[in-house]
Amino acid sequence: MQPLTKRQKEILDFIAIYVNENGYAPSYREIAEHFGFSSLASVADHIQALKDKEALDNEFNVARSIQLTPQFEEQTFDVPLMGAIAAGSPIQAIRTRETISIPRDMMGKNTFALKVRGDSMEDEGILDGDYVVIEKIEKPKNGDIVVALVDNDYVTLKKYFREKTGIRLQPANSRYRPILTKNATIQGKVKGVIRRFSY
Amino acid sequence: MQPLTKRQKEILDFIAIYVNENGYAPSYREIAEHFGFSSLASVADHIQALKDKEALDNEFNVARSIQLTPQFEEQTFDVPLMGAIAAGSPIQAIRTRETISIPRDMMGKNTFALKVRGDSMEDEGILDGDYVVIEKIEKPKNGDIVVALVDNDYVTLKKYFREKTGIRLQPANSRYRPILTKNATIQGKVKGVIRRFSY
DNA sequence: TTTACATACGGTTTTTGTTCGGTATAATAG
DNA sequence: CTATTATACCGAACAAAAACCGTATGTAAA
Repeated sequence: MQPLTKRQKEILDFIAIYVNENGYAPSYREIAEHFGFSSLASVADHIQALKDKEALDNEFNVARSIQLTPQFEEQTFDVPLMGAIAAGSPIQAIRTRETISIPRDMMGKNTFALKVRGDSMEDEGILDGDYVVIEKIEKPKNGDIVVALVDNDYVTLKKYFREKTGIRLQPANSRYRPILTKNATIQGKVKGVIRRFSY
Repeated sequence: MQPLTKRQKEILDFIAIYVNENGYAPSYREIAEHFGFSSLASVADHIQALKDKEALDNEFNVARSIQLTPQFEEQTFDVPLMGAIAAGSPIQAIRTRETISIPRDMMGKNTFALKVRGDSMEDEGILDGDYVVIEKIEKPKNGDIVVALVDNDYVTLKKYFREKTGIRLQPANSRYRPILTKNATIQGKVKGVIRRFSY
């Protein structure tokens, strides 16, 4: 399995995400638009390179016929690990340069991972040391587990409830009290949880 | 499984939803109306294209006879899912044809995934509906979470402890009692947990 | 025999992939 | 050092497939 260049991996990931989200492959023009190419030839070049490296395949002159090869289909994504997130008493998120691989079907636009610190979500089965996969959104639904920036000060992982008086951020642990605030910025919602057992 | 175009996927989705809601397939006219086609030929073209791609099938000259093919009926993920596993009162593991994708670093030789049923491991943050990634091993260490076949009868997910009198399979939920047995075959140990949030 | 349906043929328009002939840059082999 | 190759991009023209149209015909069942 030949290694891909950085750009080729970006193109491949874009295609994979697009297929995942839409159920069909992107057109060359859509790929060009996404990457800011002014020429379709650039897309064609990359597609050809990826075909040479057996990362994908398509049919001649058939619209939206790109398919990932099985070897690459089964691969996971590397998403940025943005830092640790407090699930107990709120602490500042820590930036890191690590990445973590997640299942392809958890991947979408604006997805990243956070490592959980604390035990405030343990009744939802999110434990200290787990990784949560986050999708950046601003408008969560009631009951979503969200990453919230409170008072422009600290970041925390809680269940989200919109109420008359403001926002209630509810821990899933009876030992903690909810946070009631009007000043919370939602940074994303939890799409998945990943736990690793190391022996 | 040939990829569909955008339009073809829209048509297929419409048919699938229609069948789901009504119990029978839409007529060509209903499809045309829904998409604003002025010609039935357009519908016929799409039906033919979808038949060519084996996304659906119908009987010649039979009204509302469109049927989705099994492959498109249920969309699959990346990696095989071997069955469901009881984490509550032990029940037989159920074989399925589903698949699931898992992070690369959880993957190894003899690795598969199981869907968790029951709540006996909830104190370990393994909840009903979660997927556990299992590595086939026969000799676990004390404290490992294992998949065990007990008395050649049922399969269950428990914490493993070797004791003088035999094997203790310990649930992580105070409402359940441990299983004490000499007759347990370990099928593997848990390498990871994956949870999906669907909204 | 009417109604509701599917199918067929010969078109046009829009979307999409393909190709040719380029530029620029960086890494690599001779 | 130079020649070569791989990568990454451009602009424009082109050709095929996909999507759609109107109209006509055929089938099955009430």
